Amino acid sequence: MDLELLLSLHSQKQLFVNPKRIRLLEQIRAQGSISQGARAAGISYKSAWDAVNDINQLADSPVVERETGGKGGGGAVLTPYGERLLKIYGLLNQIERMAVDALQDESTSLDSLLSVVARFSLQTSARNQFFTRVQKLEPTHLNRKICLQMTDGTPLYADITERSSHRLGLAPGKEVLALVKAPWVRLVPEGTVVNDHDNCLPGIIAELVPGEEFDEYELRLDQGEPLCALLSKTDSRRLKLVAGDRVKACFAPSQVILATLG
Amino acid sequence: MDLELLLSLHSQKQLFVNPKRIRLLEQIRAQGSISQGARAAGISYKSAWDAVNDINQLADSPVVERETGGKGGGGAVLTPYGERLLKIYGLLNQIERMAVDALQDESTSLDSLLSVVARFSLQTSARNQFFTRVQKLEPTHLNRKICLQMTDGTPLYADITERSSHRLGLAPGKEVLALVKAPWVRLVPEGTVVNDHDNCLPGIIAELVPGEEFDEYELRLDQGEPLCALLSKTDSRRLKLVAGDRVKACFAPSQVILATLG
DNA sequence: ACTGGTTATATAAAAATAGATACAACACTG
DNA sequence: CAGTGTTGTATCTATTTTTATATAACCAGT
Repeated sequence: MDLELLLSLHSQKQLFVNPKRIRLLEQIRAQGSISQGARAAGISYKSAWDAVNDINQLADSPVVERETGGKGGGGAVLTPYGERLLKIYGLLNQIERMAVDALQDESTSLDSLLSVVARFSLQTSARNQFFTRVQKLEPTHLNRKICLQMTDGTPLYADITERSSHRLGLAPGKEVLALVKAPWVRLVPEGTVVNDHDNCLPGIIAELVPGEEFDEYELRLDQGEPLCALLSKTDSRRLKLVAGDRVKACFAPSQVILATLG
Repeated sequence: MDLELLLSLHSQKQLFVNPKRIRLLEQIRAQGSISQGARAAGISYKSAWDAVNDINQLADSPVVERETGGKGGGGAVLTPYGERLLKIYGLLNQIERMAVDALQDESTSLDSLLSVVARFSLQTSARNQFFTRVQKLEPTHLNRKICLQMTDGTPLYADITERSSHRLGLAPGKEVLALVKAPWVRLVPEGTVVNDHDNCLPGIIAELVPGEEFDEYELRLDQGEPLCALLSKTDSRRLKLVAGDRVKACFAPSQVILATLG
């Protein structure tokens, strides 16, 4: 649909910057004066001057430094604060652009801000990522065992340092993205008894992609979500698994990385 | 400075939605008609009707369904597409707020979009995160060894599946965030010979925080960046390290998680 | 002292935007 | 079949924003 986005920043119910003013500021930086900047930006001198005046008055530190008289009649230059403003505006534009692009994709679910941001911003190499909510924090002195709840209620455990837990602001009910690297997932046949403080998610093998050193297993967990495991050739051969087999996917809580919104 | 951000979306050089129109759409949804929605939003019927017409014509699928005559004289309701539009706009607003907050913080470096997004969006429980650039990809069939370059040039290796590498669009020169959990970092005295395909970063112990089961070590790497390691009590005792000692911090490439911009 | 190109300010004209009002067409209801 | 509260148009007016134009103050350089 080819959307163009225009960002306006307001302060105290008054226009601070919009794309037009940003263009003006850029031209002022390039030309060294308001009058020539206005001409280059294609607006009248009065509008330009009014705009610069408004901006300087609204900002808590002036954005353009003006001089009357002198060599060449005077001039105007951006302050470092003004330079930063331009940079920030550019970055905001890029961020919004990414967000708009991601959101225009019909397939993006809009349920939670976390899921959207996870989709549009940072992509991680961790193949498995689960949307969860914190259920309980079990404190120990320097380490914490976090009990998470997956969308269908299945529990998932993560070992996080106390400091990280605090830094992320973890508290019961908070939305958390749990990341697990595929090579750290082990597969065991259904019914096997496993180390009981590991995470164990039952599922069925959907696809098996053999490789040179590793075999890649695509599971469909009972709860519906997909999971990817990477087994070494020797482990893989020993298990003799084929597509359609039921298995349990196990990984240590210490291998889980949590991500939340800043 | 208390900035308010107003987002307008344009299409084909024409206004598509802005905050005013969004408010109108919300009121139309609430009231069930354009006329009452206009009154509730505090704008004239003509402006409202014009706005709705523009929006419907610009969007590639109608946003409000209108009916003339009938029970109650007719009415207007949002289409599912319209509902989605409102939701998207709401999410964009939330993203904006986070971005503006992050960018207003003087301490945020504005060098790269990656660093900004990493700061404002997803916070991970991985204590160690390094900004790097991809230097080389060493392909194997299903696994890839990625050679990264830290800001000062120090190499860093990561093991990533071929598919993840492709998904992240890794290529030489690309900016990448490398995440490493503190419990997976081992410390060895300087001079010790280590497994040569592990990552080994030399540094100095800045702080030691003892805990019940684990001791937390804060290092300052020679290249300047901080690093956090979490050693079990037994390992910690065996090493007899104190603040000020020089050590090497080692971790397996397979323990590195990479993150890039979507 | 004069010049040049600028900032700073005021005022009037023009243009774009929003509002007020009026009214035909519509289709369901009682 | 008239009543009702809409949508859909048209026209005119009011408001706001932008442009155009004019002019005073400024000050280094000539």
